[in-house]
Amino acid sequence: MGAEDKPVTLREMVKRARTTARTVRFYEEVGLLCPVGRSKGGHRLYRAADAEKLELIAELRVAGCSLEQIRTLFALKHSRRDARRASGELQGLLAQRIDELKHRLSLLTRLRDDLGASVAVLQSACAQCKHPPGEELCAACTDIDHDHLPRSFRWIWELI
Amino acid sequence: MGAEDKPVTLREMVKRARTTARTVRFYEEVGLLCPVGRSKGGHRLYRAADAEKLELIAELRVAGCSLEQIRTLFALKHSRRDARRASGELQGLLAQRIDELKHRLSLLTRLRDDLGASVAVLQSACAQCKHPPGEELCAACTDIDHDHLPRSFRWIWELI
DNA sequence: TTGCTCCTCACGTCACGTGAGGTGGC
DNA sequence: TTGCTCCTCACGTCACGTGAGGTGGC
Repeated sequence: MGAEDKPVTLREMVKRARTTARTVRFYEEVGLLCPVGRSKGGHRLYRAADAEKLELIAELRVAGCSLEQIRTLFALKHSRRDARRASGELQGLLAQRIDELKHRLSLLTRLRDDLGASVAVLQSACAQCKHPPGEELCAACTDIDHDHLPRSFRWIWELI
Repeated sequence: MGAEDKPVTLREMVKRARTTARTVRFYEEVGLLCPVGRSKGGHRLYRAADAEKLELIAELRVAGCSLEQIRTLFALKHSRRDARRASGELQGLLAQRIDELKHRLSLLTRLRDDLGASVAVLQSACAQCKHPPGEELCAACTDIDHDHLPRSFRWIWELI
């Protein structure tokens, strides 16, 4: 199962999960991820599989989960007497997280498209502009279609 | 243009952008979003269009941008002498943000699928389980396909 | 008039970042 | 041996949250 694999150093953990050493130590402080032991020199050693757990935690964080929410997820099974009830509650929790993920995904998708549309306007109109960047000049510019500008462009290019 | 629309209260700003009053005041502290004035009682008043700017800021934050990055975006046009150069630099900045957004989108998509697969396992196998939630019992469970479990399930259900 | 919201400090919190001074490991 | 990384405090930082005590506005 990987439990007997040879232990892995903090450095390798950090590399695989794309976090920092401080973050891993902090997760240990709050009880999320503990090393299996230490080297003779006092360096932390982890199970090889723990890199995957760290990665999961890091991804849940990027997804907007708090450490408290993550701890709740990991603690749920252990905190219930029977598997049926634990399973039901966990399904509920996961459904909430998934719902938030879906909302976040649609928001990020819209934002990506909006920023992309701004780049397109900059490339097609502003890249050849010979004028200094002034509010009145840009507001009167005939190279851009003022009625169909992406939201991000309007605010960043000060057209509002 | 919306600049002459009747001013809008903090309450309406917060509602439209789904943030908090504290957050709006904080953005004012750091110079990101200033009211056009105050009511006779001292309450903040904003241009109607500013709700959209607040929404953009809030979305950029959800997307992982720091306030410093957001400030840089909004300040770029004003900080360059000619529009061509400002346009070029802004294209670069936006391209970076878009790239990060794409990475984040793929991460969140994978995570959503992983969590969804965990819910599916819980529904198909654990929901009918009569046993207490123990590590040995679950590790020996014949209702789940141990070779194809989603990563999140393995860690949350303590199968590693 | 009653409530709910807004106002301004100001301290608290979450999730780490960042030196300071010392040791480990290839 | 030289560097780079790790170790443990411990204080700093970012982006707000949360009362405390007082006023505004429908």
